[in-house]
Amino acid sequence: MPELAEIEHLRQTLEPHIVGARVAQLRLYRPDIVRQCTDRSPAGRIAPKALLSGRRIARLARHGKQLAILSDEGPVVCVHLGMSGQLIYIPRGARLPRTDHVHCLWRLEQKSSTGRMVFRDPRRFGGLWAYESEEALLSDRWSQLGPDALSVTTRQLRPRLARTSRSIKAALLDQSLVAGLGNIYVDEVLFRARIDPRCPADLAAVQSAELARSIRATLKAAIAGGGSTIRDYVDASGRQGAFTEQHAVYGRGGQPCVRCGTPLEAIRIAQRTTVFCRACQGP
DNA sequence: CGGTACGCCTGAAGGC
DNA sequence: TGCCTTCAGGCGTACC
Repeated sequence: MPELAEIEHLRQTLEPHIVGARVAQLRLYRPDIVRQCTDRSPAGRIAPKALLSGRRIARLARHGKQLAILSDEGPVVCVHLGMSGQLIYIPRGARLPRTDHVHCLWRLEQKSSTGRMVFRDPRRFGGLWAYESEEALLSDRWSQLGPDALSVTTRQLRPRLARTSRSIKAALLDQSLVAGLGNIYVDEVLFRARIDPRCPADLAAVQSAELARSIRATLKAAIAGGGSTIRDYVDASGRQGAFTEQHAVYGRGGQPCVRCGTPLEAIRIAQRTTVFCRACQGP
């Protein structure tokens, strides 16, 4: 369940290891983990086998929950971790803790060292996408995403929420409205903003301002805490996130509210377990 | 066309 | 102990 906070923390921990490295060898153990691009025209696509083979890695970019590995020469690999995906850097001589469900491996050469980067994903809800350029990615997959949640403003958020008849919980999970929130952080954000997850997404001005602030603040704190590990998430070095312990509501159904002590309610909204405080997040 | 339901997939956890 | 069922959920797709 890596969401924006986990991907951003991954980006920050992975970048120093791989930027400047050349992809000396690529092993694609499971070719079907390379997914079809939405744009079916051949122009923006490259062969799956060319996943940065021979390229020098220039930088890492992120939008919402998606990560992009960009090369100096232009080609780009977009990575989505889905539910259980991991992108791990293994320095020379080090061992990968688990080698099952490794779908892709990049052998990386630096001036002074070599290493490997692997994509593991037991559940295979994640995937890789190959593009010939950053522009091709931006006009294809990333064009379908709303503004990035880490910097989303009230001005961006309110009109988008006003266009739907769904609950606020369901709307915030929709990546085309705002990109980066999943089930964990939607619940955390709504608790912080004192908004009932069942209420219509068409919020009043004051509430949408508080919501935008809560989204940015919650994600910033989670990134600083190294993200949340529920089961599978680890950063580039294989370390688990420490923010899980700071969750106010997610995974705490039946337990007392940290603010008022009322037992937290666990219900289902839009097919997702939703935990909230009936007292604090009242109408 | 907006909204909802379901399937994909594995592993952990709980019941008997 | 071991087998079976249930649950977790991001997202694409089928369908109303």
